[in-house]
Amino acid sequence: MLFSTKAEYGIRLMVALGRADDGGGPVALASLAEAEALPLSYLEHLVAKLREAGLVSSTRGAHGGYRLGRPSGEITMQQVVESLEGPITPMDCFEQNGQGRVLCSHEHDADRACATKLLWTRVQGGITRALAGTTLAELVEFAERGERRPLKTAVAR
Amino acid sequence: MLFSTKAEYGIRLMVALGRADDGGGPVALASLAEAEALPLSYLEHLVAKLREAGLVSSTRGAHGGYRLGRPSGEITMQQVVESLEGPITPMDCFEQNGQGRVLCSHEHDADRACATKLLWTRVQGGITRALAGTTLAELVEFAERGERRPLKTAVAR
DNA sequence: CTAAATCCTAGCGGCCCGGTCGGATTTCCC
DNA sequence: GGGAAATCCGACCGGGCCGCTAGGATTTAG
Repeated sequence: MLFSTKAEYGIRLMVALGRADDGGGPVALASLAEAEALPLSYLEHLVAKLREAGLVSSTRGAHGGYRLGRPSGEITMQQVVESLEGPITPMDCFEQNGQGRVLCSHEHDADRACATKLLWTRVQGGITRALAGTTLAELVEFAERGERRPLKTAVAR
Repeated sequence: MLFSTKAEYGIRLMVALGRADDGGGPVALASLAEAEALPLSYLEHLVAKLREAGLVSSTRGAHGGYRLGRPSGEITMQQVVESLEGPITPMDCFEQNGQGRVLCSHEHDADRACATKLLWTRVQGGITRALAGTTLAELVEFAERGERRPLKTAVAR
């Protein structure tokens, strides 16, 4: 209920891109869509936002495709999720304008702080800490490790 | 974008109830609605869920109203939010069945872990840690500090 | 020139959210 | 007993976002 599939699909897309990032040519979106079993025409919209955020770069035309915009170790999940879903806030009325100021919609009467602000601040801290502290490189490595499991299961348990 | 106003309104309702919990009579929902400037008929639906969860108790009839179901120090925000919004998951495909097992919808091919699972686990940890670590008593105190305007109970007139 | 790919815009059904409404029921007070 | 005050209950409803599709325009390698 927190994030939509935009974040899910986008992250899986980025992980797949990171795994294919062997310095070779760009990867066509169609092959990623097939590998992840996701609708191609929907991914097009998502990858557009990732490109606007500079997280991926594209080359058009035949034999074109996408690459990572920068090394996977310099891409945080906060950047990925925010580029797809917009700013991460626990509540609609909870926005940061400029420097960390937070305000609720019903705070129209000046500086009377509503009690929920304390809670939302903590929740947002927990979320952003998890998102900013996880890099794409980490997830790529995690996926690489998991991909070898078919061999393990073949050996039986 | 994380929680809806159900959580927001519900928490403010609980805080208002906690502030009025001076051992006197129950508090009518109408007075809470007016104090918080929230629609009464909408709060009725929310307080119903809080009652089912045992977080508030009600007395019907004239001069009736609501009280806290137990001391504010024993009510965590996780309980409040979950009773209103359902189980807290960062992603729809992310559910805990029974003992901490998590699974994604696209994990149909056995135990191949998807890369996002690592991230969602961290995010959920951050959220639940913030929610479970914040008690109603804490928010009530926070509210009292900001503004000490007592709320009348039914019997007090 | 053609095929392959990215890019762009529009649309659409379904679900939940926020809120309203009307009433049924319970209980206190006179 | 008869209001009046309050909780309860279920149905409804407009709007917005989500997930996805469709159709084309544009760019580029071979």
